[in-house]
Amino acid sequence: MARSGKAEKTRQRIIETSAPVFNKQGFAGTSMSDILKATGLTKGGIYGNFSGKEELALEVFEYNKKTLFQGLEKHLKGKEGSLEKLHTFFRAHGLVVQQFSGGCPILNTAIEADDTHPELKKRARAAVFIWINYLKGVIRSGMDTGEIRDSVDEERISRMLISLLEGAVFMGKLLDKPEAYKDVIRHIRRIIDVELTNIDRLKK
Amino acid sequence: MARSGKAEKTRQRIIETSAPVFNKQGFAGTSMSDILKATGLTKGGIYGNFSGKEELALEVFEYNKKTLFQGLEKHLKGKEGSLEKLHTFFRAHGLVVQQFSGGCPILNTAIEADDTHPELKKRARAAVFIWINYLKGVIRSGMDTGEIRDSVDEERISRMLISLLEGAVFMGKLLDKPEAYKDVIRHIRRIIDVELTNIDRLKK
DNA sequence: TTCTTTTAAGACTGAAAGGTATTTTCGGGT
DNA sequence: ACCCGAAAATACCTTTCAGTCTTAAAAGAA
Repeated sequence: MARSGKAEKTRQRIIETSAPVFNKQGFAGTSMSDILKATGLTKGGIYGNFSGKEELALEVFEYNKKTLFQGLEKHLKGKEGSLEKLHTFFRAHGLVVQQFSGGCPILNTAIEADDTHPELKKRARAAVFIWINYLKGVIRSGMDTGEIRDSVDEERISRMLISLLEGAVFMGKLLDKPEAYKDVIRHIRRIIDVELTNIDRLKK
Repeated sequence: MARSGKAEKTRQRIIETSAPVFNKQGFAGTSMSDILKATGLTKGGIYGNFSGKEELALEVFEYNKKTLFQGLEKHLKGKEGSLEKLHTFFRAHGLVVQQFSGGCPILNTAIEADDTHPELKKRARAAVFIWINYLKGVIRSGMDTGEIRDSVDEERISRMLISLLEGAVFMGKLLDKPEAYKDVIRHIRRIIDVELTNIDRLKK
């Protein structure tokens, strides 16, 4: 058997070119003929590599998620302190999401899938939990090193920061006003500096 | 001519029963046969009262918006001070949105329509501007009476509060955790109390 | 080169989409 | 009771939907 890996390359190409289409138009709003147009392939090419729209959409979500996460990781790499990691996370998110035509795929997917597509909702949720848990971890280790106050509730604050972040993305896109986004991010920075940062440590 | 007003009643019934369907499934995700099922009517009943899906969806958006706004106004009615109005607004929003199956229609519409439906996006945007302008007005008159500090940038802070609010709605729904929502609302309250409230005034 | 297997093209399917045109039913006015 | 106009039912239309099946073209192995 050939196992040439050619199909695998095509499969990947399909995912990559479909990704922005799904992210802009949503699952229900994207037809397979949209995908044919975007990829330049025909039915045989698509259905030879995917069982159908469902499978493709899920793969596309995973791809978008991976791209987003890897983008964040790239920015985070090498960062040492907890506070630095937090600041980097929120700066990086904006930079990375900008690369997506159609805005943050986690937000888009979550809103559309919420009452219509349990599997996609589950995955969007899982992605958000990864972020929350990441932030929680960073905050905890910051508490260990003394960078971050012991008094903070890392679960609550992590959830809230993500919530602020996605609110910022929403507002920035809707109003087409980068300031709408930036103001919220600035607010997040202030929360980190004012409410998380251990003052004793700063003074030393 | 009969002018019986019967059609008008039917039209209204169609809008009301379609509203939750569109809010949950979105514009692209809702088919006319979904509407037939929900209303119990047949094509004749629908197309006799609406030119098509497009018109119906727009009317439904206006209806949802009206319901949401009137709900807020009801809570706001009789409230006097600026700070009280602000607090009421954010408390009321949660209560009113809870009544919508499918979550905040402004958020849902904005996200879906953003890259697909200019007219709906325009309207979602306009609705958000109404909120922002309302908050701005309240803050300004609070500055006049001395309730609110003169130093605040009412445009910026209004935009940000709405952004926080919608982020809270998003998070609450995605995680099915009311606390996720409540934490952000509590944070909004604190911003109002700590950053907007005029301290001089408080001390007197 | 030839043969085989993989991969994509393209014709085709049945169902569902949105919408129209015609017919039937209903309800008020005489 | 009858009629007429308004409103809803229903039969029908075209297009598009997701998906299948068969055929042709590539690619790899011999």
